[in-house]
Amino acid sequence: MENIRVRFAPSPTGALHIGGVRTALYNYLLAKKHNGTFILRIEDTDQTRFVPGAEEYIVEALAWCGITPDEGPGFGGDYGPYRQSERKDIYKKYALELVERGHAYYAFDTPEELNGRRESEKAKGNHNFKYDHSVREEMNNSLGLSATEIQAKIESGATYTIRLKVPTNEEVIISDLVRGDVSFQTNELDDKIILKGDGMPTYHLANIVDDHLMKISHVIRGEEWLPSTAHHILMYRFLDWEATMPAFAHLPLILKPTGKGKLSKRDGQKLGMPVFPLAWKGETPEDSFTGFREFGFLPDAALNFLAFLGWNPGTEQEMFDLNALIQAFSIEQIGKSGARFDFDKAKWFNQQYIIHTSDTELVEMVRPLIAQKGHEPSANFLQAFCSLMKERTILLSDFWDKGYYFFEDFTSFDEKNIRKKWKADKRGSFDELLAAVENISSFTEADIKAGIEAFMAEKELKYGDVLPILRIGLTGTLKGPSIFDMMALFGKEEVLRRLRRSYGMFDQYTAGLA
RNA sequence: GGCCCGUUCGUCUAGGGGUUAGGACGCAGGGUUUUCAUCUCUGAAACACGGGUUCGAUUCCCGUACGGGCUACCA
Repeated sequence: MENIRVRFAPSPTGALHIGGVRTALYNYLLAKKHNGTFILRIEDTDQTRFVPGAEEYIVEALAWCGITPDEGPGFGGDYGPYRQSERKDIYKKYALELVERGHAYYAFDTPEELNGRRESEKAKGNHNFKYDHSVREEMNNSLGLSATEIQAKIESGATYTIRLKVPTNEEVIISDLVRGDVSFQTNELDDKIILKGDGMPTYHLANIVDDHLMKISHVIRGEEWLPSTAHHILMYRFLDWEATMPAFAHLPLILKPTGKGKLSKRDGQKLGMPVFPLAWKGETPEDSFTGFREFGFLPDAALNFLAFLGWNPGTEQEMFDLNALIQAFSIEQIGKSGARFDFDKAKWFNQQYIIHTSDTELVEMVRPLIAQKGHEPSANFLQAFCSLMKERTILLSDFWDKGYYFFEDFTSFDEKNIRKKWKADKRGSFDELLAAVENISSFTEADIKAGIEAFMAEKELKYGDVLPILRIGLTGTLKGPSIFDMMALFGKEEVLRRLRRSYGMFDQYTAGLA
């Protein structure tokens, strides 16, 4: 393939949800795979839905993913501006050209009139009133008017839209790269508004004009656009652009984890998981959402997971970082059916990525989380901590949640096991254990292990008699990394301090039980 | 309702006229480990249904069911 130019064209109406990220990713992968160009275009033609900060959010989300647009607002490029609101005049010119060519017309029907018509049709039992070839002659538009009449009407200040005049009795075939040929009968198609009353284009017009002008080679977008693609093809044809029309690939949707329908904003809050790349702070708590980043995901893990929702490499390999995805990607391998969002799988990917991230890289990701809790350990300590904990974490946040005791004294401990093991008849041996630890001169992992084992041999004790007490005494929990590694990391003084403190807690706790 | 798209284990999927229908997540059990986790082994688990076409259909065709999308002066 040559001269691949693709675009990701989100509307800045709020946080970019995860389905949008996947669309951006597929576009990006195709571009990079073929040395092409990835363009970011902001589709802000609906002034009523514009949300401040949304464009910045989109850019930041892409950046977090490691996706950098080659062209776009703030990224340069020869085909700008890349915000549709800044291209208003361009669209109007082509809308008028379509009118001149007889493929579009002025429509003066007000929204109120249209709604009224819909209502009255509904009353008659017709639930799908369409502004199409069957009714356009009777509507309030320029079709029966002479040029001077139209001119007069417009000059008198009547607001108008421009509608596409869809031809009758034709078949439009879309050659979709994912779905094959899909055909539509033009008689089923409505006369879509292409230029709104405020002079702004609708998606349909803006989209094809920009894709043409920006020399887009492939349109990769969500399945929800498939039905209107017939209108798009008609417009390419009417403008004589059909020869250079982009190829289409309509992506299957991402579905709810359970139940019906496509994944929505609400699903995240409902199921306690992110459905956005980054957190979004809206006007209200209901409009505020957490993100994959804030949840403790690594970008590559989130991307790997996302890429596999509707695409697969055709091999049994599953781990693909962004570069590997670029190498492996092809449109042919995109699936046709909707994919459910499986958060367990997402977490598994993250765990794998954490395990395979080097300790030094992990240190930089974990340090802010620990700092947030008020601790600033040395780089060496942090690195050892990451090394010991990374096989036990799923999310980045687990480093703290499951390993906080590396940095501060535990306040609650495994009471069940203390009740079971902190027995009066054994109490003496626990003090002997403490003494034995104190007597270990070289506090390395190997020497600690040797020292403890010598103690056990002398007292005829087993691991099970000694280690659980040591572990809970040190960390409060029975879960965690190698106890000897942790002791070596903490150092002798700290180990003794912790044990003495814990012994006191355990004595007090068991005394309280009696 | 109309138009369009889809349907392989619970989930993500591979495969494709003749296969023990493969992998991954999750789940269950075993091994390794002082614990947890990692790792590893094993197991349960799927071609929506009905008709064709064919020597043979999970695979091709047609229906049905189910799911999804669209049906705005939103994208």
